[in-house]
Amino acid sequence: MLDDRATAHADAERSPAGLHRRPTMADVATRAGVSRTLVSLIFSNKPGASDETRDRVLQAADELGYRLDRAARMLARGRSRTLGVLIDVHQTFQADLIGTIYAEAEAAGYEVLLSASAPSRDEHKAIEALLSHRCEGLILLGPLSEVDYLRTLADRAVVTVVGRALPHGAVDTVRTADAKGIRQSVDHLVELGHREIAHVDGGADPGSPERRRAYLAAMRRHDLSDHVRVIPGQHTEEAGVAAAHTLLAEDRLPTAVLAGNDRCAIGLLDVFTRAHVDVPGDISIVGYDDGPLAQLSRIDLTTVRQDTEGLARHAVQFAIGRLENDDLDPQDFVIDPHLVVRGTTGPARA
Amino acid sequence: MLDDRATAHADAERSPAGLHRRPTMADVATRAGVSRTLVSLIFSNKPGASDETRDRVLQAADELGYRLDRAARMLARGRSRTLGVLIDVHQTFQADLIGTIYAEAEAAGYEVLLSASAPSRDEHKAIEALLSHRCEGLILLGPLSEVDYLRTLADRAVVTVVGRALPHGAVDTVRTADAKGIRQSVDHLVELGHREIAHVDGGADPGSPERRRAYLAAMRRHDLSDHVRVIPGQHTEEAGVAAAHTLLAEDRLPTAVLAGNDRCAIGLLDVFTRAHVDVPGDISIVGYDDGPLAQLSRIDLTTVRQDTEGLARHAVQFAIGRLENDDLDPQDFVIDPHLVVRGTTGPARA
DNA sequence: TCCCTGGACTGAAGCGCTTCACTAACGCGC
DNA sequence: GCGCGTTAGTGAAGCGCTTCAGTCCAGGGA
Repeated sequence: MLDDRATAHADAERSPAGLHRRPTMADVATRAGVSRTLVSLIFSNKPGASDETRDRVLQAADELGYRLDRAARMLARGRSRTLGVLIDVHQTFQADLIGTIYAEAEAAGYEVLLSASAPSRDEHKAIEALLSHRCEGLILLGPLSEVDYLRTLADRAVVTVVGRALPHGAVDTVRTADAKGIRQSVDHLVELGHREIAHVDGGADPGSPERRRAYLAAMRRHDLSDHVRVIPGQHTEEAGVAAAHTLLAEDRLPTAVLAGNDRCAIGLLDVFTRAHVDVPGDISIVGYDDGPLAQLSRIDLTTVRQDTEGLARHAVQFAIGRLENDDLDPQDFVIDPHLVVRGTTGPARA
Repeated sequence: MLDDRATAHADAERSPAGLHRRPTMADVATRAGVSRTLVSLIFSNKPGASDETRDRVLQAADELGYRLDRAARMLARGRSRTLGVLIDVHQTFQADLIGTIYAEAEAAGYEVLLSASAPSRDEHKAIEALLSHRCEGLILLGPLSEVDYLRTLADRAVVTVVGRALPHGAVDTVRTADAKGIRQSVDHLVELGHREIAHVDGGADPGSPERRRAYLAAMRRHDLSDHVRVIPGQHTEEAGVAAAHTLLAEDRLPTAVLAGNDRCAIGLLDVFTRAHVDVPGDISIVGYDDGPLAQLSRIDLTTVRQDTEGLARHAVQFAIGRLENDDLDPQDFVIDPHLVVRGTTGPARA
C-alpha cells in the first residue's frame, strides 16, 4: 500500500524500494494525526479516545495494513497473557483437546502457543521453547517428564497437567478417573463370563500407573487375583503388537485383554486378526480413550470414553485462575469416564 | 534497573517473597561482573569473549536460572528467525510433517511456532496469529484459503504451501505428484479387470482438483471415459459415509472406488462393511495418503503413499532459502508418490 | 469570579535484548 | 619507540510497544 494520500504522509509510508518495512504504531499515529499513546490505547480497547478519533485511527491502521506486534507488547506490558500448550502430535486423542483450549483461552483474553514434542524433539525442549516465549501458563497434555522437573517448572510459570496424576500438591492436575474406567471395563468383562483377563499396561506413560492399580484392585474385588496378568507395554500400536505376540507364543490365551489405551488395543487387534484369532469369539479386547478410530466399523472397539471437552475447559480455567489469583492450593480435578461397549467384547469362550 | 552494584547483588537474586522477578541479562552481567553486551554476545555464540569469561557468565546464568527472552531478542534484532506452521489438528497425516519441520528448522537456526485451525478457530485467524508473532516464514499445511488471500500474505511474510497446487507463480509450493498417484491407482485397478471405477472427490480440499483431473485423464487413457463417475465429497470420513450411501441407493455398484483420501476411504469402508458388501470381493477401494490407519490389518487399505519427510524438508528449505535470498522465482516442487497395494483391492467381480 | 472535575490527548521512560561504534591493552615487525 | 592489527571488552542507542504522569480545555458549581 503506497502513498495514497497527501504527500506529507508519504515519508512514513514509502518503503525503501520493495523492502516492506512493517508499519508501526508510530506510522499509524502519524497518518491519523495523533500520538502513539492514543493509538496504543485504542488498540488495547481502553477508554480515553473519542469515537470519532477511534474510527479515524482504525481506518489509518487498516490502510497501512498495520498489525500489532505481540513481541513488543509483551515486552512493554511485562505480561504476555499467553498460555503454552505442550502436545504430542501423534497422540490423536489430544487433537480434540486443542480446539477447546483455543476457544476457552480466547474467551478469557489469552493467547495460545503450541509446542509439540516429536521424535527429534524431546519434551524438555518443547517446554523450554514455551517458556522462552514467556508463556505465563503451561498446559501439559500427558507429559512424560519426571515429577521433579515439573515441580521445578512451577516456579517459572503456572503449570497444569492434563491426563496424568501427580503426587499430592505438586501442580494443578485435570484428569479422568482412570480407576473408574478400568473398573467398569473389568465389571463388563466379568459379566460376560470372563475370568482370565490380562492387562497390557502403559509403562510410564501418562495415566498408566493408575490404570494398572485399578486393574489389580478390580480383579481383587471379583476374587480374580489368581488370574491377574500384567504385560508390560506402552501407549503405542507397537506395544500392542508386541504384547499380542507374547500372548500368542504361549499355550493358552487369556479370554480377554485390557489394553492401556486405544492405540495399544489396535496393535493387539491387528496381530490377532492376522493370526486368525477371532475377536471377540476367541478373545475380547477393551481399549481406553475412545479416539476417532475406535468407532470405525472395521475396528469397532469397546473402550472407555473421556470427556475431552471438560478436561480442556477445566485445564484452561485452572491455569487462568491461578494466574489471576495466585494463592490457591494445587487442585486435582477428576472427571468421570464411561465405558462404550462395541464389537470387540463378547461372552468368554468356553 | 536499580542500582545494580555492590549490595545490589543480593537484591537482584533475592525475590520479593514469592514473587519471582524473572532474571534478565543485566542480572547475569552483574553477577558475572561483566557488561550486558558481553553476556549478549555469549548467548548469541558470537566471538569476542575469552573462554574463561564465557564459562563464568554461563555459570552465573545457570545459577540464576536465567532464560533468554525471545520477545526482547526478536524486538531488538528486528528479525525473528521464526517459521510459523499452520496445521489442522485433525489431519493426522500432518503429524509426521511436523516432526521433520522442527528438526529441519532447528538445524538451520530457526524457531518454529505452531498454530492450529480448529472448528472454533478458522484458518484465517490461525494465520493472523502467526503473523502477529512476527513469523518471517509461513508454512501452510494443506490450507483451504482462497488463492487471493494467500497471495496477499506473500507480502507480509515468505509463504510456502504444502500439499496443494496453486496457480502459477503465486507462492512456493511443495506437493506430491497427485496425478501420478491417481494414475497408478487406476492402472492397478484396470489390471485387476475393473472398468466401472468411480471417484469420490475432495471438493475444494487441498490436492483434490488435481486428483479429479488425473482420474478423468487416466480413465480416458484406458478408453473408459464412458464409465467415469465423480461423486462430490470431501476429505473426511463423513463424506465417505455419504458417498457410500449414495452408491448403495443405486441399482448397481461400481466395481471399484477411488477415494479422495484415506479418511474418505475409511468412511466408505465403514458403511460397506456394515452393509455386508464385501471389500474387495464386491467392490475395491483405494485411498490416498497412507496415513497411520491404512496399514492396520483391520483396515488394510490400498492407498497412495506420500513422502512426508521429503515434503517437510523441502518446505522448510524453500522458506529459509527465500528468506535469505529474496529474489528467487516462486517454485513448485513436486515429489513422486507410490501406490501401496494392500487388502482392499482385488479382481473385479464378474 | 475562581476552582475543580473529567474527558481527550501527549511526552517520555522503560520493558530485555542486540548492535554499532568505541576504548584499552597487548603483542609484533621494523 | 612507533604504528598497526587483534582480542576483550564497554556504552549507548534503539527495536515497537505500554503506561505513568501530566497538559489543556471545556463545563459546572460556589
